[in-house]
Amino acid sequence: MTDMRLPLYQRLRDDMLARIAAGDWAPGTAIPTEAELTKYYGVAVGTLRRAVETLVQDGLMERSQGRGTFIRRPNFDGSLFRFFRHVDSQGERRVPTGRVMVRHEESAGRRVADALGLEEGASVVYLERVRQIDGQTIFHEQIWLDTRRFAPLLTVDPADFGNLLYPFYEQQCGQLIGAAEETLSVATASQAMADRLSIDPGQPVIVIERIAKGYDATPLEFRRSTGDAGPFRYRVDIT
Amino acid sequence: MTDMRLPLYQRLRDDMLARIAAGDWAPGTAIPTEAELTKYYGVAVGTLRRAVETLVQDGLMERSQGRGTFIRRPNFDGSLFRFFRHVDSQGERRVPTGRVMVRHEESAGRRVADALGLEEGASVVYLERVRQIDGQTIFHEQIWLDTRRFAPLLTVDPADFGNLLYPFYEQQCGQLIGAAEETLSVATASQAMADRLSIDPGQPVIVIERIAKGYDATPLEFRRSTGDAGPFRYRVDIT
DNA sequence: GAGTGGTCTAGACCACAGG
DNA sequence: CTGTGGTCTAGACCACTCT
Repeated sequence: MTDMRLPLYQRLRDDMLARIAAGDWAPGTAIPTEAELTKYYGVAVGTLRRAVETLVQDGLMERSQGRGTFIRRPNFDGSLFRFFRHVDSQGERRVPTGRVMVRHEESAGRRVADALGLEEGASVVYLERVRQIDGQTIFHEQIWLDTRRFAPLLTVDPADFGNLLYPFYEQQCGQLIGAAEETLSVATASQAMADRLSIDPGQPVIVIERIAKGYDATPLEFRRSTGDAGPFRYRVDIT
Repeated sequence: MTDMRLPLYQRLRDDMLARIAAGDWAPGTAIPTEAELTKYYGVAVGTLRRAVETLVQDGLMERSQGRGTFIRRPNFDGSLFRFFRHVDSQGERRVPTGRVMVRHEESAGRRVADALGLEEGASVVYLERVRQIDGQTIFHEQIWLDTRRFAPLLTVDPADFGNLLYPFYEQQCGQLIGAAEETLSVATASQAMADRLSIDPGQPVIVIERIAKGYDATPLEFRRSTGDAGPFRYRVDIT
């Protein structure tokens, strides 16, 4: 354990974080019990507890009384849902389908290279994807990935990409997405984008740029999603 | 103390919350020390601590080692700043000036009545306000307030409203704002709005609807702010 | 019933702010 | 120096889950 003069619970936290990043503790599985961990680390329960609490706070773990503490998988559908409220007649969430339309290799421009932490001109995998509900396109997505990590995607038939990409990355490329940061902005629809989204050119669209990262915070995917701004709604609490 | 079968630390939390709402503990001042509070409540420090932690978490208190624990004032400029990055050449935040242009009494429509928890047609104070940086209008604001609580505002010369409204509410009407919820959406500028914001009609605008509440969660103010969507940017972290 | 996390206590020692 | 919150411990008892 890195013995800086940090509080013990923070050093515990860092160590547990490293275990997740290293894959020792896999998403969806339970971590060892409090008794085991306190014994292993040689600390009191309260201290361990505090470390775990910060990880729960950050959304990396989930505790469940009587069952255990689990590594959480980030919920990206929830993200979409924070901004666009697509519900069916029963008020249940509707997750749009995803279909890859374009897939090729290209060289990274400035923006993409910056986002992925690569040199400009580095080889990247490019995907274009539409996300639909009831056959209607809700989002148009452009996706860039480092070819060195995601080369397997170049040999797969675009039609064979699953509905969800992140489990696919995990299976095909062994790349785990642990977190992401998204930046929203507003633009107006070009003719091409308007056609795709069935809106009028010049109408406002929401552009969501996402940098998805591994559990060790390495940027793995850069994604730009564009959708009609009409159904966009976002709620914030201020204190 | 309400002796439900809630955990002790939650009951402590509720009691402290009530003290803030009642004005026993004023924003900006320190609450009693841990020693006093544990004695008063008859609980262990750890338990009191946990209660305070949840309040810190919710942004209602701030702890400072060696100094004490303080009731926090909500920072609404920070809110604006989360969405629009107005900085000067040194990279410092620029808070727009505020000027009340219109002030009268009217009867609440559906939307306003709902937001403020009033009956439709109830009397409300209506304000129209522009917020500017370097003489340029950044936001146009419409504000509605329950006349029963904010009647003093009707007798003030609109020019005498201060740059900031919440301290003014506090001084003139004894109404303390403790929190708020904001909902963002996108619209297109009408001719009138475009003129006010110096943009072209039909260009996208961000509409921020805010319901500001007292420390006891009573809705006190309903505000609709409209600004150019061009400089809008919002960042979210997903886990 | 056995095992898990959830609540609560009592007290020690440390680090920082301010007179 | 005194008083504040920050860290850490050790252990008791409760509530829940699963078999």
